[in-house]
Amino acid sequence: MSEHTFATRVSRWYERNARDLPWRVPGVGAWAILVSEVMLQQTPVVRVLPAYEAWLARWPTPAALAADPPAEAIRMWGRLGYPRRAMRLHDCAVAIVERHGGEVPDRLEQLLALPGVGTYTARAVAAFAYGQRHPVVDTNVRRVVSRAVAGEPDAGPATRPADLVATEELLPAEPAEAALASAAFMELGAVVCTARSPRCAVCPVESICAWRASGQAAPAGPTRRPQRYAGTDRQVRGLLLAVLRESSGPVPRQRLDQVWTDDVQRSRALAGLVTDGLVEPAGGETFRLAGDGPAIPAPALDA
DNA sequence: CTCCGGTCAG
DNA sequence: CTGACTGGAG
Repeated sequence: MSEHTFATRVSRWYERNARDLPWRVPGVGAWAILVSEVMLQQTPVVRVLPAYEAWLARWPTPAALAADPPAEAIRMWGRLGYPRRAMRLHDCAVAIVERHGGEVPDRLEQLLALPGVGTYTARAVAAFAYGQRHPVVDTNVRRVVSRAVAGEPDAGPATRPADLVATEELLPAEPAEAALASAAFMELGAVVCTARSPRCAVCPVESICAWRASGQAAPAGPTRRPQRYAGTDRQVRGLLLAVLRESSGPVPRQRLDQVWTDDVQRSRALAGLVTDGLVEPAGGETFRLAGDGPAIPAPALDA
């Protein structure tokens, strides 16, 4: 298969079929791109849209977010899920201000060093915000490349170096064209080459897809190891955080005790939130979101 | 490798 | 009811 043909076909398809998403509007800054990418980690586009708009309206720059306490970021995150991302995005804003004068860095190395920015997000920002030529490999791209090139119906659970190499080989030489192709690969995986029910009939590379050529059936088992939610610490963390999010300032432990009956699990979940930096003890058997309200006053000394 | 939210289509 | 969703970090 010709790499050139593959990227060209998918890019041309993308130009005609791309969803109209706010972070794809020409001229959006690197900060907006970064915010969108972090929100989109493990979260579907349709749920990110409103949160993205609200977030950027309130914090249009890294400096604006860095100036507010983490508690505000956690609240604004709402029910997007994985609230540690809100914490890390706040930490990331602080790091951008401290290390890069408030400007999102454009070098891959510097991006990777930021909190909450990993292999995928760093390359996404470098490519989509700065037009650089990097393989941008998320779960969609892994699946598309795995099918089209290797002929495998499913990719592995995580991005490996080999995935980056395989994807890089499909990219056009011109940086701008490569960035466009990366967005196109992702869109193809999100809309056409989906995990369970691929729409091969409308796929622009159906005729040169190794998986189709192999005649293999659709993937059998789950793409990812099943994750339980009900009854897990994650659910309890979510319940605890919901109470803290809706309160202003410290919350008595007694109120947190009401969200879950199992003392052991509830305590473990709360301790985990503290360890992650999302929650902090506020004295007198109370807890609050990180940095919510005034600093903890030092114990008053008896005169 | 495991943990980490929350929602929704099938 | 399960699987999937533009991953990252310990």
